Parts: sequence; C-alpha cells; structure tokens
Amino acid sequence: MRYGTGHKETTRQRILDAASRRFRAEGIAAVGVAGLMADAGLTHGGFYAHFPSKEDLVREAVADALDQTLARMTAKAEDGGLAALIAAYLSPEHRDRPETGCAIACLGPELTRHPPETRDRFAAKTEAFIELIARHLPADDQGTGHRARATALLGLLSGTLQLARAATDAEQSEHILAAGRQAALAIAVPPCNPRP
Amino acid sequence: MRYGTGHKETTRQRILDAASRRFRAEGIAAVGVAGLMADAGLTHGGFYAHFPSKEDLVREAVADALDQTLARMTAKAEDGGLAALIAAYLSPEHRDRPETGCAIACLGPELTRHPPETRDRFAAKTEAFIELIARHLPADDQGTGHRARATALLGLLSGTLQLARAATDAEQSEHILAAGRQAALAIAVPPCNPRP
DNA sequence: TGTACATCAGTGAACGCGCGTTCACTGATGTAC
DNA sequence: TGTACATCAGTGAACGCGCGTTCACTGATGTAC
Repeated sequence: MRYGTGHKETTRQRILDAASRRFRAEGIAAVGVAGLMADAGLTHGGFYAHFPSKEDLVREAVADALDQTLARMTAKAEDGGLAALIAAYLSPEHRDRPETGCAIACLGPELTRHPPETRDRFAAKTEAFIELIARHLPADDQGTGHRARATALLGLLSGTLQLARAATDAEQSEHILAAGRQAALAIAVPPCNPRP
Repeated sequence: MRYGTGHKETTRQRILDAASRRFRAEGIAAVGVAGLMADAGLTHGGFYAHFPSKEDLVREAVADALDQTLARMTAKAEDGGLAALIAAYLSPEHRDRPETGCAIACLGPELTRHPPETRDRFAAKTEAFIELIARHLPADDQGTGHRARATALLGLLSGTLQLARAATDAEQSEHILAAGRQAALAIAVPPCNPRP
C-alpha cells in the first residue's frame, strides 16, 4: 500500500519512541528488533527501511532520550535553579521511571562497550548535560573550578540514582536519594561560602 | 577420568574468576556460558556440574568481584585514609581496567534488572562498601549525617568513574577523574569545617 | 599384591529459541496519459 | 473523467548463528575384595 506524506516519518518516530523507552527500561542488549517493531504495530522486516542497523537505532534512540532529559532539566533549572534540578533528578519519581528518565544512569556502562560512533554521540550529550549544570552554578570562582564542580555534580546525580535503584529495601532507597540531594546541594554552592 | 581432592573446587574457582572478569569487561548479557567454559579450558556441558544456572554464576561472580574491590579499598583506606581510597578509585588505572575493578560502576544498572536474589546479594555488597567508607569518615557529627555522606561519596565515586569511562576524549576523561577526586575530598571532610 | 568394580568431572551432540539481517513479494495510492 | 502504470511502506519466510540447558556417554582413578 502507498501512504500519505509524513507517514513514514511518523512510523520512524514510533519505532524510535519505543526503542528509547525500552532500552532505558530493559537495557539495549535485552531488547530485540522484532519486539520493538511489534511495539510499533509492525512486523520486523520493515525495520531496515527506517534504520540501517540496530546500532544506528541505538544511537538515535539514546540521543533522543537524552535530549528529552536535557529539555526537562533545563526547564527545572530555569524555574528553580540547580536546587530544583537536583530535586527532580534525585526524586522517587525519576528513580521509579527509568523508561522516561536519564539515559546516563540507565545505560552509561553499557554504552561504553558500544562502537566509537555510538560512544561519541553519547559523550557529546553527556557534555551537554555538564554544560547545562555549569550554566546554573553560582558564579563565584573562575571558569575551571566551575566546570569541575558541574562534572562532579553529574557524576554524583547519576551514580546516586543508580544506587537508589539498586537498593532492594524501600527505606534504604529513600535514604540514598536524600543523601545524594544533600551532597549535591553542597557541591552546587561553593565550599565555605554559602549563597547570599 | 577421576580427579584428586580439591580438583573440582579449583575448576569452579577458575570458572568464577573468568566470569568475574568478563562480566565486568563486557557486561553480563554479552558473555555466554560456552565462552566462559572455553576460557576455563573446558567444554560447555560441564558447566552445570558447578552451577545450577547462569544466574547462580552471576550472583557468585559479582559477589566475588565486590569482595575483591572491598578488600583492596579497605587496604587503601587503612594505609592512607579516605584520601587514598578516593585516589585509587578515581585513578586512570581503575578507569582503564574495568575487568578487575568495581562491579558497582561496571554492572550496577544491569544488575538492577536481574532477579530479586541477585539484586539482594548485590545490594548487600553495596551496603558493605558504604559502611567501609563511613568507617573512615572523620568523626565530627552524629551518626546519621555520617552515613549519608558515605552514601553520597559512593554515588559520586561510581558515577564519576562511569563518566570517565564513557568519555571518548582522553583529556576530558582525565578532567572528569580530577573533578571527582576534588569533590569527593570535599564530601569526605565536613562542610565549612576543614579537617584539623 | 592383583583384579573387578564404582565413582564422577568432563565431553559433545542435541533441544528449542530468539537474535540481526536479507529479500522477493504485496497492494493501496499517486501520477501520467 | 477514465485507465494503466509506478511507487514504496510494510509483510513474512528464510539465512546463519549463538544462546541456556539437558543428557547419554567416557575413562582415569580410588576403593573393595
């Protein structure tokens, strides 16, 4: 059958959305092309009309996922500063919804084992996240320390979210999130020089 | 053929060591039972004389890996305090050798998607790591803040190591490690109250 | 001491299954005449 | 306006392959007599 203008683009986006969610929820290796196409209401053979390979889909889906997270976190920071970004990132809601959450925390280690093109794309988005944080850090010292604090902050956020997800005790998981928020706020303001 | 006393135990350990290394280097899903047995110099059929299933091996191998890391980090901390532990964890050597490094950073997100028994075992070892850090935190405040700082420190260490491994630019990767070390030291000492 | 037998770690073929990828085909629609 | 044809998103069978797991078998050694 022949379809109207924009139909193919819509289908492509449907595949991409399914991939973006399921990769984050289940890991890349655990999600197959056939299952993904079934999610999009299609059969597996049609996949290669949209993407040259699964690895190409991985690149696109991860970039899309991180763009969504970057947009959400940018909004939070613009509304309530870094404190709001931190509260959102280390919230129970984010912990409980990996499929719509930060891909760095869900897929970072797995993506490190992927081919260079995929890694480069992922590294660039991680860079963008660090820059977003740096942009909202109080301007108290020179540029260098600024960037370092932003980098450590992202490491703390992502690492702590993973620990909170790994915990099998609910109360313990809450304590991990709270500990991360507290330490993140301490990094966000310059040491021994609280915000005015 | 029949083998001497301890032979089976030796073989089991050989399988476990191969699994512990390769899971960390390649991810659990990417490593097959047959390949692991070949690494240990055996054929795949014999695997089930040693472990009831691949999932049982995962549990044992991850626990072994973390015990090794805990032992190494305990030694560092006893020698040079938390500063030595931080320097070792966020060192280029640790970054470049995931196969002998911390399993939390290599496999945390993947293990979160494993069955409850595996998750519980992993969570218990993570707990032990937090306790190790807490034990070496300067005793300046009450117990609660202590534990929270140790938790955040582990999140920062693991998350930052992942970012350093994900970076595809060597210089950028060094900056990430340095940023993590600096922020970790700041968490290790109480805010606005430097160590005497 | 010499022979017959039991043990059991390890072998390798086979099981059903899902993977990523290829490809000849379908058939409703848009376009050309 | 009516007919013939080209387009191309999507179909579904098939490819070789590796997965985790099972199982009848092997054969060197320890043990019993």
